[in-house]
Amino acid sequence: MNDDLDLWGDRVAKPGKPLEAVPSGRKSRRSPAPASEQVQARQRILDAAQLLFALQGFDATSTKRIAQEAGVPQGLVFYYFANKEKILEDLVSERSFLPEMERILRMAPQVQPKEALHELGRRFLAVVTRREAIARILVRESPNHPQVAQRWHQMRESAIDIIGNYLKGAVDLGHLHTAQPDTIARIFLYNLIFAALIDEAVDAEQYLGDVVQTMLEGIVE
Amino acid sequence: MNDDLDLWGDRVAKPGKPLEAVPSGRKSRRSPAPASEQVQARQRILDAAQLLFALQGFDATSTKRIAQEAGVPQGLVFYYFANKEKILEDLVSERSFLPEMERILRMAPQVQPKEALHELGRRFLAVVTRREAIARILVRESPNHPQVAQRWHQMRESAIDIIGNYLKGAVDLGHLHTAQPDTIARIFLYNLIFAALIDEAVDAEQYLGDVVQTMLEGIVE
Amino acid sequence: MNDDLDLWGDRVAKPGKPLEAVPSGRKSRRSPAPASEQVQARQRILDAAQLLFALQGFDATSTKRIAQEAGVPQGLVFYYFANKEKILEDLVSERSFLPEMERILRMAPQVQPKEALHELGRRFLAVVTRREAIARILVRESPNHPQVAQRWHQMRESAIDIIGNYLKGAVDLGHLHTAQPDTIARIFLYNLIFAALIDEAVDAEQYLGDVVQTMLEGIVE
Amino acid sequence: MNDDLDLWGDRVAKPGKPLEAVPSGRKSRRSPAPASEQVQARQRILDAAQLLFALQGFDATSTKRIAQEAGVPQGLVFYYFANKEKILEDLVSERSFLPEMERILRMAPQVQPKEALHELGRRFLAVVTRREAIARILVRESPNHPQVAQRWHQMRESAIDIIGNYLKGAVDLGHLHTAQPDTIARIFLYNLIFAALIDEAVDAEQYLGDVVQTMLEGIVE
DNA sequence: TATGAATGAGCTTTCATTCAT
DNA sequence: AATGAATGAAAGCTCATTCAT
Repeated sequence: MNDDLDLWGDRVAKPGKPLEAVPSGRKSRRSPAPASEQVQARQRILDAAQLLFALQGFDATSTKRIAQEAGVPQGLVFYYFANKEKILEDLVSERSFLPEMERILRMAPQVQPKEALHELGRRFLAVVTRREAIARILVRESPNHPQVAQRWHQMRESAIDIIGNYLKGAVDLGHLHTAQPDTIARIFLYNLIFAALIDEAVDAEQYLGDVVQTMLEGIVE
Repeated sequence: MNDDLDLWGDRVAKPGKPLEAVPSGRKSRRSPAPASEQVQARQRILDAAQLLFALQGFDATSTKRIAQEAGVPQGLVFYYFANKEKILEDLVSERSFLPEMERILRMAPQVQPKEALHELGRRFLAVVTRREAIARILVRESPNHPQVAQRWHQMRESAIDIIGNYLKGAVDLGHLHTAQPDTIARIFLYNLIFAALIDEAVDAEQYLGDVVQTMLEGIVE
Repeated sequence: MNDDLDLWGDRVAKPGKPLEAVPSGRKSRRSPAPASEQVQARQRILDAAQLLFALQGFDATSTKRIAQEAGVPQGLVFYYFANKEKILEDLVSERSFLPEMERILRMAPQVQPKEALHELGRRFLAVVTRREAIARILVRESPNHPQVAQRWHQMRESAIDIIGNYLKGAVDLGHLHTAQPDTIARIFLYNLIFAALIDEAVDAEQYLGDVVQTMLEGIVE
Repeated sequence: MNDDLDLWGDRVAKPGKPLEAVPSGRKSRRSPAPASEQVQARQRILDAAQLLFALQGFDATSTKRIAQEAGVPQGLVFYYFANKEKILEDLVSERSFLPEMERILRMAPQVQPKEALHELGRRFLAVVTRREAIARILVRESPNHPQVAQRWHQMRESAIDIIGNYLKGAVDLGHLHTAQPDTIARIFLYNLIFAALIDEAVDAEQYLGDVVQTMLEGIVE
């Protein structure tokens, strides 16, 4: 619905692929019934907000602009959302990729530790890439919006938990030796987030390889 | 590092440790004063902007509020700065802690590798803590302000460079074995930044210890 | 034509003959009213702008003052017009008296040349008088606003063209002898404009008579 | 002093020659005494104001801009002039070209009527061209500034008087026949002003020729 | 006499939000 | 349920003018 927006034109340099809209298949309208229309309007507003918040930030995005981008009348925005803040909150709650992330990280990698870490990292990057707009919004708006910060925190801790658990399993199996699997997991995740969402100059995919190798080798004193 | 940040939200008198102004004692006075005090209106504006940008973000801080906080008339803000954006730019350029950071990181640690990494980390955290407001502004405003992003990028790369060089030296001396000292440095720095400025729930000082230990030990396959 | 112009300087209720609004009875009401009245907020803003631009000039008229005069909230001005300049542009384009002027000048005078010129002059003055505010705005704002200048230029040239064509017709019929009917037309028009809109000290109606007589007689060497 | 301003660059299209500064020879500083310096500063301010008022209009020119253009500190503007309005008033009074115009028009043309009118017209255009900036300011600012309007009115009436007197003389000598020499003079002058200062699309020099010829020939019924 | 910092009113414009229909 | 006009507070910024030195 939003794939062909000429939005990229005059704004921030576009990083390759477009920031995603909601990834759940927006089904082609089978019944043009008014009910489904309604839902679509609300989703279109969320789509537009997601795109604009990710690109320009919450403060720099007006509700008028959201309505334009969504192709709905101005008033409709406040019909569906009590206020602007609520758009953001609904966005990060309804379109959280926490479940998707947990699911994909939990699929235990059937490989040797090095390849396994690589695999977990790739999966995390894949999710973040697929849901880049939401991920960027979480990063950008956390300092200003406690609700967003909390959700973002929860996602990080969940990922660290899952990866840490994998590491503990590997230690138990004797594949790895490490005293602090949770710290390893945290270091690992922070680096992926930094490379994928904060430091534009880093190629996350390549950096992942370096990180895995380095962490496994360690620094021998 | 700044757990009570949200608490200060709205007032002038600051409880607890203030987000630093430029590190030189300059008492803020509200009534126009002669000579030596006079000259500092511009600095007071920068002080106020630094505080408010760090606490609330650039977009959420009005120039009027800055003037109030600085104790100067509204118009004076635009006498010293062409526009609001210029306040931010001058702030991060005139108060960059790049020189301080480079100086302090370059003081070679005369100790064994483990203690040395710990020491470098502590120094970095010390600088960031001393210049917390500027550091937070760099982090927060980078997505919206290319000039800020570039400066922040430069600081990170400089730190990575210095730490990486130290590691190379240690490798040459046979104190360490690592194939990718620059990656080690990057991992190290990203983690410190994340812990100090992004993830409010982490105690950076303590995390530093965990990171150093973990990285040295590595994960033995 | 407008000797008491300076007198109105500053208030709302207008003494004597008002500078015209668009020529269709539209009573100005201040309290929001239903349906038919509602639609006219935009017109009321144009009415107010027309009056104030004519009296005080574009630069000296604030949009706030326009809103007051129109009896609408400040914000509504920018709901209907993208910016202040656009008010002026829409004003001169939507309320141009070019069509009216062309129509009235084209009604061929069925009289002898002298009376005919007099008649054409009177018609022109009548239009300018009826649309005095717009005419004054065209004169005043042309130096600053190319769009206005171009429109005003077009109106002059059109009038010169029509009058010139009449003169050519009269020459063909043998009623007049003149080598340069277009120059005659231009001289004629410039004088009417000057007398009606520029030189406040001249009585345009009376001056018209003098001009016609003088031009017909010529200056015999 | 102002000849090499790069002022024309981004503003109104420059009409060939630059808008003049005051034409009285600014003598090369023989004595660098402070007294003459003072006078120069005031004149530089008037030079700058003259240039900017002519180009952009009074309202659109800030006193700060005038000071910049004059190369003097902001405060000095209000040291020499009580307020902004006073700059304009002093400008048109101290740099009026009324005397110059009267002098040059009074030099009786020693030629036949046709050539004489041409000559008078040329002289008037020459003065207006030499003092174009002041002339444009008189035209532009008259609607807003009664003092300017009055001075401009006086100049027109004086020119009409002189030309009218010449015509009366020519009639007395039997060189011309006309019932209303003053109307002739007024028509003549209005046209020159319109062509020189109002209608940018007209070539005043050439139009002068057409006007002279046409007026002498008249329109024979 | 000269200056540049200071002042605050006022400007154009934006905006989230409301509301009658 | 949906809409677009309405609202007014507040934003960034400009400006003529003042004033201490």
